[in-house]
Amino acid sequence: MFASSKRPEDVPGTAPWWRNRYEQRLRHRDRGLTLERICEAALAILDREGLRELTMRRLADELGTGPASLYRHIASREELLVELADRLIGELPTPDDALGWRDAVEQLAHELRRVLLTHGGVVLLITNGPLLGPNSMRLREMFWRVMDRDGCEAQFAVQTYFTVIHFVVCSALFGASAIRNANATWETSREKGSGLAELLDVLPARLYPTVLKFSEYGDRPDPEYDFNFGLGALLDGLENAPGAASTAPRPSA
Amino acid sequence: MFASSKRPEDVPGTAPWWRNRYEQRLRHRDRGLTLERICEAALAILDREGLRELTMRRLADELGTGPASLYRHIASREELLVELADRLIGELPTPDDALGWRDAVEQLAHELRRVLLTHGGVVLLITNGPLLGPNSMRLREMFWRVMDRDGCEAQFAVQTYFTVIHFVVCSALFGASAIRNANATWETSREKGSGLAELLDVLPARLYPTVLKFSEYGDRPDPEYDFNFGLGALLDGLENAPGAASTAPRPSA
DNA sequence: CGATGAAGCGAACGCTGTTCGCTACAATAC
DNA sequence: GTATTGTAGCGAACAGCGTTCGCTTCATCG
Repeated sequence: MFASSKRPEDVPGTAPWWRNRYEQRLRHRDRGLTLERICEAALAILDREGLRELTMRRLADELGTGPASLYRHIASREELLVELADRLIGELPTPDDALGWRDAVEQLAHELRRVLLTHGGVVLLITNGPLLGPNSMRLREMFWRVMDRDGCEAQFAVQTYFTVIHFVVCSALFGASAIRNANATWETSREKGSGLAELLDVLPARLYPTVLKFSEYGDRPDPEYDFNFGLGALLDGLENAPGAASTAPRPSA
Repeated sequence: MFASSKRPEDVPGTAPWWRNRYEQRLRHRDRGLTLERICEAALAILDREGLRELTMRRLADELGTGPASLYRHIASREELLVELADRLIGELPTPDDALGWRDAVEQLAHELRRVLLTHGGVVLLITNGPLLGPNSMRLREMFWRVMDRDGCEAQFAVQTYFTVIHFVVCSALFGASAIRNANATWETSREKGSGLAELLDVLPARLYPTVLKFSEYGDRPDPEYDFNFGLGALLDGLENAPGAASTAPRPSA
């Protein structure tokens, strides 16, 4: 980050006391502030420190400028977040063309989950809007194209899209919050054990007998397995719904 | 230090497993400010004006006091939100005892969805924590009790719980944001049409042929139907997963 | 060479959640 | 009865937030 600025005194961060006003004025024109650079820096902060730390001032600091400068490129913080969400969706690869619709959908679901969990802080952004950006549209297109190709009915494909996307996003949402809580940056000593295990020790057995009975499975040690379980069940159900094309025979092989 | 006449659960410092919320008593100077009243006022604001408007000052105003006074009863805004989320879950009725596990689960899912959509602003709160409050535990208990009664395996019941809850919450999440956007308080004239219909008019047909082809189903006119569709498919899949008890014969009839 | 217009940005505005430390008073102790 | 103590209520302030106003600077163009 300190690497290749255009001038040696062009060090971002705290302004050195020796830099006089004239030099400052010279500098301000060749900043090269672009939407691209802003989004990159924002994503970096988001991944490193989470959504709460992504403030306009912090972002401006990262770019070596003031908060007001950002507003020449973005309308508001909210709009920036929408832009970031769509950019992340753009990271999704197109599904393998040799796959039937069920496997392709499964692959898309896994990829979406991976992206959302990689950039944990971003999951909440996804839920803000109805996912209408260009990359979100590309996801729809990929999703529906493979279903259309394999003969699924339009309405079925549309509903499958929303059902699966909802499932994946929410799974990632809870997964991300679980990770966040596990890291316990959030007031480390708040209750010492925010996990279920500590809670079970003091749970009134008279009120919650079944919770206690099932407690050995209750702390969800393997979210990956649980995700596969839920997604599998969901796709099993969808596969047999009216409007679905058969998945057993490959359409072009 | 603490007189023996006090009730045993009255001991501060060592919080019971959830929190010191059984204080119905009017001990010291009773200016009328209680956790109960604070939560009521907060929920009123939340339902009327949304999460963003639920600020400590606004809440204090509603109660005819200053913001600092609230902190005698709650530790922070975040903790208040967790409390509110749990209270809403407490509104869920116990499922009809005559129902088999699948129907009971379906009923719970519908009730949860109803509560979440009724208090639209609260959905985001649900995703903050792992749902460990007393009422959330009660939901778990209700959920698992009926599945245990009907012979489902423990691990299956646990995974079914998380899968269904995730599905419902996320569905409500998108539903609530859709409602919020439809109300369009959010900068009414921002893009004139935030809906999909207006977007389709300008969508490049070369890039998104299938989206356009499916567009007549793409604007989701009936979220209720879509919810039923997704939930039905999910439960169909779960019903046939290993560990599930049969739902065809009623266990006690 | 003067005009134009946009990028950069210092300074400020009106918010926010939260804390400090005081006042007033109920409950207890003597 | 009086003194002590603990605490609910709260005025005032703090640090930080997103955002806006209006200025400076300078590449571009005629």
